[in-house]
Amino acid sequence: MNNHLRTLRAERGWSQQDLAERLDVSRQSVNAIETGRYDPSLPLAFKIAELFACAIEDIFVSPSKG
Amino acid sequence: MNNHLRTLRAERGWSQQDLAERLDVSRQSVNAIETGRYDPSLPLAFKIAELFACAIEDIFVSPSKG
DNA sequence: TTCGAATGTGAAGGAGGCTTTACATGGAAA
DNA sequence: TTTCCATGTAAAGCCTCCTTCACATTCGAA
Repeated sequence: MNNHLRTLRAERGWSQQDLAERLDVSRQSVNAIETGRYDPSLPLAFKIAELFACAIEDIFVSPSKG
Repeated sequence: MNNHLRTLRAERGWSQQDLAERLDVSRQSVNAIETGRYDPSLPLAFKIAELFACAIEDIFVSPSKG
């Protein structure tokens, strides 16, 4: 599933490590999500959306909408 | 994580089996999500939101918002 | 009462999310 | 060049998601 995490993070000038700490996950998890190696769990997706103050749908692109 | 899946399903008069078929998952998965035994994956959450034509946030309640 | 549909749950197994540890690369700065 | 930071990725392990098969309960209809 595609996502705009890297863009949002870069807009704020955060490193993957910075973001990981704000989300309370490992840097590797942030990296894996950004590089599309796997999708976050739903609770983590909520946390990400809340951190960036937007909807989950604004960050993650539904597979059906390519 | 709380959700309104059972309500949405009931509003449409669908059985868990009906919903499972529309989502292409097992009836047990629908039951487990409705009864709160586990949260759906993000892709499945998207599929559910699309089926009910609303946002993920309208169906699933963020842990941080009780 | 008997039947069938709907729901809840358990066990076991496969796939995926997330962790820690660890190593490699690239680029910017000293 | 050397150092340091940011990033990418691999391995092993644990937990969660989702499956199938199976069984129990409840309830309404026949």
